[in-house]
Amino acid sequence: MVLKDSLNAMKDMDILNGTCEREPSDIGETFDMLEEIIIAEGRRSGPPLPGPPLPPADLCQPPHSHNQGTSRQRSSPSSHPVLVSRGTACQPTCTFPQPLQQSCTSRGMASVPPPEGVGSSTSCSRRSRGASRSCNITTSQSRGDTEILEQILEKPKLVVVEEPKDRGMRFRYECEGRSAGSILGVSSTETNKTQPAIEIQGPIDHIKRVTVTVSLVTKDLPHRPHPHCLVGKDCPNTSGICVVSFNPNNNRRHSFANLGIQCVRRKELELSLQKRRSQNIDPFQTGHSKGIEDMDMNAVRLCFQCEFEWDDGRKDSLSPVVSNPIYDKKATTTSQLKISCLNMNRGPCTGKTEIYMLCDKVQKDDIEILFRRGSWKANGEFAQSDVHRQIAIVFKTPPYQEQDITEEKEVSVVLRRISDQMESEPVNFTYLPHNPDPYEVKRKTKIKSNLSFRDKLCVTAEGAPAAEQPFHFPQPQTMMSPDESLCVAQPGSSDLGDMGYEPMDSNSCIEDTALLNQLLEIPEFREMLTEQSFSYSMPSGLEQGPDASSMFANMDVNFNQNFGPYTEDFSRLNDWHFSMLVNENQTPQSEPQSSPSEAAQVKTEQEL
DNA sequence: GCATAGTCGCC
DNA sequence: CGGCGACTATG
Repeated sequence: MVLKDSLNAMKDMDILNGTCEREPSDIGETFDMLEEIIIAEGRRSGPPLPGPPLPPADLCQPPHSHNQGTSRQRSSPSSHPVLVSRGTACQPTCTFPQPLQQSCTSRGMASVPPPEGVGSSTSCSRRSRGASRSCNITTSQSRGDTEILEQILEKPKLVVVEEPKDRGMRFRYECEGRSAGSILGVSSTETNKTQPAIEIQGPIDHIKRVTVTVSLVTKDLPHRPHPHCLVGKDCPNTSGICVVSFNPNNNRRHSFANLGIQCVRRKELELSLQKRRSQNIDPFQTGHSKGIEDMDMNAVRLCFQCEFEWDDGRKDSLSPVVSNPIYDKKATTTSQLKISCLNMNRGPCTGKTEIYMLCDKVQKDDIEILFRRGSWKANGEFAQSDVHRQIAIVFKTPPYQEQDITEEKEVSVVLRRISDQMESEPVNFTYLPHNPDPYEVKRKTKIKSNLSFRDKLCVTAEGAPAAEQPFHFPQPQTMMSPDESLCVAQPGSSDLGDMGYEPMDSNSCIEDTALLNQLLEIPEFREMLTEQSFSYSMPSGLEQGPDASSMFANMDVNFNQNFGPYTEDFSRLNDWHFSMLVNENQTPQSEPQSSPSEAAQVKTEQEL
């Protein structure tokens, strides 16, 4: 049944008629299945051919499956894997059945009769390969699935039992004058470190010794030799490859304890490839392929070539096996995404709440912010210009799926890289039920009627609570009341708490701040702030400067005219603005923020 | 001006 | 060491 399914799948994917040029990850599983079928077929073939010490596996070697979940849409078209150029010319290196025969030995396999049409086939065009496979599969089915499966199980096989950890390690340059560290295993933890490991599975009774050569190959197909080098234990000086030898009867498994990746500079790329060629390392016989320029320097795979020696001295080898990709931690294109914090984690279900997110380096053209709860999801809204120096994003919350919620709804927010769909760890965001008077228009009208503008400012400047009130950036278009916008962050709610605004401790304070925020929505006022390098603590600025109140008095602006939603373009904010924002959030409330020297410390984005 | 590549040096 | 941030160079 499985075979039939996979056959159908292959038909669907045009593998069988030789027109498949898809991303390999999409078809990896099918290829795996194919591989096994072909191996099974190969085992039926006649006497084994003597293989070279590290036999060139053929170009037609089915790619190993790397179940990465999703394809990487961003990989450049030129790097898209195409196993063999379709059509006319037969590539001399491609000899489909041969390696399979090489992998076979007289031992335990000779009894298997040669398969129809396999042993004699030396054709290597994409098409004939497909045809050949198609034929084999058909006959395989007639023989019965179980028989084949049994034979698959009998065959010695190199399996990656512990994949390398794909992220978290920097590739080191030689100039960094250090060991390149050790690649860990995927299941490695702080307390229990593991290493990448392989295992020789299947019948090994008569195997005296296996020699495994590890080299780096490109992530994408065809897996070409990669210019980066393996360094560490078992990696002979400057060879860039790792060679280990062991008797599988003692231990089928071998862990690679000290394998580091040393990257070469672009200048030395060609040189390094030459070196690899001179070492006869080209596991997939890709030859001197073109397109080295766009080779992905931030991702590699380990490639294991296994040669074994039988009791009688005969040597044999297996097709190369590759690991999952390993990504350079330093490359933003592939690094782990991380949200450091949001400046607020609550907002109205109507959305449009402007939020500042600090995050690890992202690429502005390849990142999205995803809000999710259950089956609902929506994107945070921002433009590329809202991504600040790769480490901060100003965005607006999407409206929640329901607008008539009566209680708070917690959703998760993640950063997602568009190209590979990689996601960060989630942080929480809480949607609040709709507020019938979001702008508190009624309340503000009341305030205005009760107090003159000037009077109110004086109150503010003199009010003790206000002196501790941090500078508050305007939240234009927010649907929250000022109270909410200032008090959203709840202490202890995930890791956002420490970035949020502290709760107010008095109502008068809130009203003062509301006024300030309204002031800050006046462009002229904001300009003044920038030009005069105001202390980030607004009210303290008022206290310090005798000019401050007169400044407000001289502002010839109509409060009501200027009050209202407008679109804030984050790119207009300069670095100083941003630092101000960030440092405000990092400053504990308990510390008085009235000292000018403290204000002066908060200057540059370096502190981000 | 911005992002990436390559280096340097602190903790 | 080794992990990391930050600096300088380059494109």
